[in-house]
Amino acid sequence: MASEGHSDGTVGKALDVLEMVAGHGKPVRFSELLEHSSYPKATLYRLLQTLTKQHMLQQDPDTGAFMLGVRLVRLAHSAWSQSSLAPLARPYIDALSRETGETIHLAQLDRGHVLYVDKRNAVRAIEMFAQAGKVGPAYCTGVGKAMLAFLDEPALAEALKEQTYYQHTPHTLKNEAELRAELERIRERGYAFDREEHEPGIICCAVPILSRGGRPLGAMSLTTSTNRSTLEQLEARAGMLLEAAGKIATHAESWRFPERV
Amino acid sequence: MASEGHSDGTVGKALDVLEMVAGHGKPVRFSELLEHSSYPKATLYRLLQTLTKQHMLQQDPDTGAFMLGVRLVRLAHSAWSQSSLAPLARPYIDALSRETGETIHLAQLDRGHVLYVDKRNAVRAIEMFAQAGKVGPAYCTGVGKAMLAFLDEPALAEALKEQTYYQHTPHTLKNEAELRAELERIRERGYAFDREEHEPGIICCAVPILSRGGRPLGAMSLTTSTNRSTLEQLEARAGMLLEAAGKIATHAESWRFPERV
DNA sequence: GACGAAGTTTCACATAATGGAACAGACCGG
DNA sequence: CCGGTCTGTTCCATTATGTGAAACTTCGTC
Repeated sequence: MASEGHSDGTVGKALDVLEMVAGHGKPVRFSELLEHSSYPKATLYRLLQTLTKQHMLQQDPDTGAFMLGVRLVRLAHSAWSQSSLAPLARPYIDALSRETGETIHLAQLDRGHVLYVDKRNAVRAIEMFAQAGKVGPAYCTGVGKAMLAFLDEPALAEALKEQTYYQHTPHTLKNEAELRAELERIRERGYAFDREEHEPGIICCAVPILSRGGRPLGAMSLTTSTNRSTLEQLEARAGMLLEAAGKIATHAESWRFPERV
Repeated sequence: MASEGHSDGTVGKALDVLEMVAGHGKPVRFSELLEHSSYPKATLYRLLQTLTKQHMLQQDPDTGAFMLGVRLVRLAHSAWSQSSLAPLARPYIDALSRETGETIHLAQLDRGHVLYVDKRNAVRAIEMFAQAGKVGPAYCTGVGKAMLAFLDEPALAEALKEQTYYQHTPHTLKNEAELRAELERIRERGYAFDREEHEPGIICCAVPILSRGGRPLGAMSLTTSTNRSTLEQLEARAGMLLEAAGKIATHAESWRFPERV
């Protein structure tokens, strides 16, 4: 829970503070933040002031407690629609969800962790922030492994440093060696499985979304439970997933380079 | 489109740059940003570097163009779930949407503008511009006016400064005087209407969500079109909306002050 | 291989952040 | 009514940080 110390410059510290407030999950008072932070009183105070004036934080007018500001939601809307695969991938994900009747996840990699940018379950429709924006581990999820498998060595090394191998279930991979072996198999096969590695009874098949250069832009998974389906049945649908992933990748590329200027 | 100049301190400038990238809507190159900004080359460069290192921006590895980073999406998820009414209001909004079969919007006020934090579509999808995270004008929308009406004078004055009275339709209010008169009526009545003031053919009935102290926490609207319903029919449902708003407010209060520590 | 455009680095300088310490309220209980 | 303490706010000399004109390095183009 201790604050990160590797901040460079003033904006680093400011973001540190933002993250601290975000981590708390509830409106939090100055004194409470002060305890958990390593910054001196006056410094923390000024940072909070600045962030509040900038509407990145807002202060409860009654208690003076700090919480994340609405400006973030606005910025994130831009972020989501401009730098995530979600808007592009939406039609394909909708189609997959319809055809299979199962849950589809769309994720991207964020500093070694899985960030879900969209989700379609059998019933619910557009619920962007409720589902999207959540983070999860990479080493024990289908989408995570699918992306890790296609990173180049420097990027992979950096991502692996961020993993902590908590044993969620008996099937969870235990260390970097096991994970690297698994990634090798995924690379050969072209897609990944989650064999109840994160939650008991939950399995999935995940495919990477690769740029022309082979870099993973994201990943997509079809998730189900052991009492509804088997790995073999999931694997039968891998082709469909790979096909959709290819189309999304093509779209993404052509959107990013509209014309070579 | 010129950049804001009223930045205080370094983090102000950094956020300015963030906003600039967000406003562009597409991956944008350094030189292009340089043109549109008032910062000197080296300064802009360093700011971009810092933001990128902090994952608030990301750089397309192929073109070097900047786009908003995924960290924002993560932060916004926290913001949405901790400082917006949306998660609390969800069950009520779901219920209203089900019972009425019409579109329900949930919005909050952000610097004089309406920020939509949730939306529930009608069964029959009327295509409309609002979606969670989007912003809209306050002076010509139901939710906007419902919130403005219950601000105290200092806050209202500040919010009104942010309005620019663009004549969207023949029914749009034309200036602050007209708006203030309308707000007076809304205050007496307890809820607001949008009589095709923003989009032709679109009408709504909106209620404020008020804290115990009478401060508007947000607003909620039931939206429909003139060829499906009339203002009178909408008004008949105002009671239902007010009731839901009251429940949401109560929940919000009790969540914010779990116990007085 | 010379030219211009896009991006990166340098460095003397000044602004802007720092943080210890003093200050102001609010809220007790005595 | 007065000390005590717990919270939040302000001061100000010191110094770290950010500044930006200009020089430099790629890289693609003619």
